[in-house]
Amino acid sequence: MTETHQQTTDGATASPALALLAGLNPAQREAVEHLEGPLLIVAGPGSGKTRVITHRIAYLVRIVGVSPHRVCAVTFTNKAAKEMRERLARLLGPDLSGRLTAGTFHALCARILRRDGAAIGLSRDFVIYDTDDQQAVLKRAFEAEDVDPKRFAVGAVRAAISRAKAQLIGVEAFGNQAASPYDHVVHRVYARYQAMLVQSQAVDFDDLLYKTYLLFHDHPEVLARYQERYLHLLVDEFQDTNVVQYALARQLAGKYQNICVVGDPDQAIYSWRHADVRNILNFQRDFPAAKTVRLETNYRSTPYLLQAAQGVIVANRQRIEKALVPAKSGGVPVVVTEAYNEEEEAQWVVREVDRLRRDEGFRYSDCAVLYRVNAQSRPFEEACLRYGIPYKLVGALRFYQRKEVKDAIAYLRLALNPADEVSLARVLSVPPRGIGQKTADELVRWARSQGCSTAEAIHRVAGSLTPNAAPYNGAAERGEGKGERSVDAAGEIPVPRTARAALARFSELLREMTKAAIKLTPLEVLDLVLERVGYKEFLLKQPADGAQDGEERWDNVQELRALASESSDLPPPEGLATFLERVALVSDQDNLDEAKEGLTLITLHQAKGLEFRSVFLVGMEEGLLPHTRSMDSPEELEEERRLCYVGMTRAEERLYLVRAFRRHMAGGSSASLPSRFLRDVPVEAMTQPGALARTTPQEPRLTRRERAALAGEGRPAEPLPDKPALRPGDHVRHEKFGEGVVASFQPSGSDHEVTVAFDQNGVKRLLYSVAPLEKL
DNA sequence: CTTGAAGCTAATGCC
DNA sequence: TAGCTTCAAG
Repeated sequence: MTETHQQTTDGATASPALALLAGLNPAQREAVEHLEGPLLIVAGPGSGKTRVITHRIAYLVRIVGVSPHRVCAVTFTNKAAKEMRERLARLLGPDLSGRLTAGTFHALCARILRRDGAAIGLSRDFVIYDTDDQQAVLKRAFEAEDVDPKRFAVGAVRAAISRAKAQLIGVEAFGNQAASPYDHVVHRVYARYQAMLVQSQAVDFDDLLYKTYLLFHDHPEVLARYQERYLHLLVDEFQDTNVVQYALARQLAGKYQNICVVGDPDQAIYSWRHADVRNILNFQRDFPAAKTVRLETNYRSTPYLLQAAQGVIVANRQRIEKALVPAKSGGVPVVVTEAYNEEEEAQWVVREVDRLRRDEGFRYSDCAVLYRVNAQSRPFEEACLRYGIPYKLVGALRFYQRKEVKDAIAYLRLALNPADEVSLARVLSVPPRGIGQKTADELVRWARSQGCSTAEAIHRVAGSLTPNAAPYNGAAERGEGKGERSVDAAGEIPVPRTARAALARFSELLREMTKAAIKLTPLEVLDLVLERVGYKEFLLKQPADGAQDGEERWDNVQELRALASESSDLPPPEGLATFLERVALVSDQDNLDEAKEGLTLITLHQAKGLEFRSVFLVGMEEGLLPHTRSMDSPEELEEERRLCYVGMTRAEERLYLVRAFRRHMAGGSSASLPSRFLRDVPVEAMTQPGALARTTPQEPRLTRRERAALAGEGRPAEPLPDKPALRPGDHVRHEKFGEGVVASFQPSGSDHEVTVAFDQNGVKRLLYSVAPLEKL
């Protein structure tokens, strides 16, 4: 099959091949046509990378005649994969493209482990633990190893373990090379942590990759099957792969060497996820036959924008020189401007977006606001609501991170895999059912001593109670006054009397769920659980803290139900497993709805790979970009610079670099300095400083009521007056009543009712928003 | 012993 | 701002 493509110059096959290559520049053409052996594509931003990859795949399938089944394209996000599939569907038709493998390393590995993980002792129903779950397991591991979480930060240890796995360092190897006392502690925790994962039949994100690597390493026959299956391997965003991902790619391509990697060292922004740019250098070492193609023409951005971006990136020392040759001409310079604070910044941007739409033929969806941290999105949301501009917020409060969503998912996981300790611990007391921390601790301890799961321990406790207890309605609880601990064959069960009935009920719930998991659809299981535990009632009586009230939380659960129903067409056990896997591997940016009309609000990291006619890069301040936490290491600073470069190069026609003079940090607001990256934008590439620098006067802040009204939800506005909240005891002055002392300050509808004892005029109740009160 | 509320502290990025 | 720990009440 590898030779057929040589015939494309023949008359019969030439025309489709030529049609496929038409419109590509020589470098792109070469990247598409060079099908034999390893290929490294070093590509700048906007160089038509995705086009090259999709055309290459189309070439393989249509011209060479490779079965799409045998092509595996690994991209960085599910979204990129989806985009690739859509492009391929257009090039190849849905039938052929539907059979291609295109996804993230994580998704690919999950599938492989689901299928062949048994070879390394993995249960088919393994759960995937996310970062929060890892943290929960680690806390327990700390406890079991008697490590003080105050002396050793759980997060830091998690990062160390994660890094180890990303670099193919297993527990044993870690122990062997542990140098410091700290390393030895981490080693102990690492070992315990892995044991706990095994117990829970769980793998974390890093394990997905690492265990697949081990599977291939220890079972050449399994690897051989996948080598035959994936004859052609493509890796996009190669600069962001880590050691284990690259190792996997090498394993898969080990036999046929048909590997094509595409990357841009200047866009490496994931070193904190252990990405290693050196993979690009190692590639040439590991595949000496590799051909290198450079794509340096930029089709995306106008010369002004490229000049500006280039000015920023060339200041990096650790860098492979690469040109950016603009294909476009004309355009307008970069606009650099300053606002007073983050609200004005948002307001200025949103007005400018509106102006672009009215005067210059842009649509809202042509524009994007890019920022360093998610917390920056809020003022922009508010400004959009105020000006009635539709917006698309990409993953600020990630849907799957919401408490209520995680709770519901934990129940589902537990239904499929009762050994899942993290999920069990999560739902044991949600909603509260009379089982508290003490009982939970005792159960876990006892389960460990018995060598069984906590769920099993609960069943045993419940079982030891049921003989003298009728179906859990009172009789049992009253009858067991004398002994304070129940006893079974294995010895003492240390369960406080108060929790026994609750445990029996919970045991019964677990059994029902397990039964449901094997014969019902994900949606049915979910509904059963929600109904059974009274989850809706639980949410609705939750206090509306901060921005979320019970209704909204329940809405989120409804959204999860909708997602569950999408996985409900598969036969029962697989349906639930598939759903849970999707939930674990999907990220919020994957459902960025391109069809929807609206301004995009997105982090710089998430913006990678996207493009917009107009980009507003906001928060161009020291401490944000570059971020404070990156400022003490030169390497991390260079990464911040690349991040800035990535942001700037998302723009096709307009680029705005915006900063706020003051910004709220921790409670208070403080002055900020302009980002050092601004200094590196060549003056010729920007509008004259000062021309647009003065911002519009600020309008009054939106009250909650206005916000709610603008959001069109009609839900009661939450109490957050623009004046500072009052507390009992505060001294105030009223225009008419004079001075007095605040007696109480309470929410009342959308407002606050404040009761004041005036020195001269007695006690008055006032509506806070309209009362001419001044705090003294 | 469990629960709910109040107070405190620390704050990127994401599969 | 939220997540956590501490504290007081049932």
